Amino acid sequence: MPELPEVETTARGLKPLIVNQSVIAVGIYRPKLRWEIPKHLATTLINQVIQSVERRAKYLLINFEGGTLVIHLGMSGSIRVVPTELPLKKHEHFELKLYNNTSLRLDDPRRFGAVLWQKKGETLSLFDSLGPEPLTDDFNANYLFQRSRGRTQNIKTFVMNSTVVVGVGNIYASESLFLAKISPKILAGKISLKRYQVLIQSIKSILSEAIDKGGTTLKDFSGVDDKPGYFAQKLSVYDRVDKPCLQCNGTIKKITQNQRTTYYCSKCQK
DNA sequence: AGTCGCGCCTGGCGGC
DNA sequence: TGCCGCCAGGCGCGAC
Repeated sequence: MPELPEVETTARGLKPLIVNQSVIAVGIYRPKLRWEIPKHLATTLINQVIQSVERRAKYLLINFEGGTLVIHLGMSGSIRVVPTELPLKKHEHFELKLYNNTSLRLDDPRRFGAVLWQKKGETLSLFDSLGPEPLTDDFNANYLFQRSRGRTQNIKTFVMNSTVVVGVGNIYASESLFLAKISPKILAGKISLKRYQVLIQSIKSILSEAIDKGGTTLKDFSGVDDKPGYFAQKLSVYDRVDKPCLQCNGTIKKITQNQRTTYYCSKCQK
């Protein structure tokens, strides 16, 4: 489900609720997510204080003195902070019980998410080949242009490649290409530096606005306070097949690329 | 190295 | 009402 704006929304929502709290118990109710949740967390985290909350790519990082709890929301994950006595929901697989009688709970029906532990001074291999954060200056037109030379992938698949840039998933890839007026079918290696300048600005502005709106809620996603994100109302093409284009008199089309659905306007995007 | 297709899961929806 | 096939916001892996 969640792309960068939804994970960022989760991280920002968590911060005031959990930083400086200590963990009094850990619940691992369904250990088999994408990978097995490390059993030792149930003892490792006891009495440890949460020092800070960050996001890298689509990973949520909860920092402790001895290391970092790394959480990925997969396709259907969401996190809430609730009173500890509240009954568990069907797909709440993991829980940090905090000193103030609240609990951080990971809800993930499809179980594509992950909860991992990264010891202080070590780096999990899943961070090894990640590209730059899209909202930093490292992500710029020259970089994308260089990285794309010789590539035969279509541009939509290319911007969703996390070794190229992190955080751009299926919704925001379609939306960014629409804003940039670039056809999702164009090969990444054939796009000019000038068009990459437009694309860079489009990705940055779409992601920034989505963060401002608290992310996109299609169905499951909600913030830590259980409130949905409001960017869904701003979507121009995603999930709008056969509906009128908001910029021209055409209609939105839907195609499959790399086993994912792409939405676009064939008149606006060339 | 780059690209492609598969598989991991559950739930909701449309069609019959 | 029920059953069935399809679809879904991600991503690592193996094969070429």
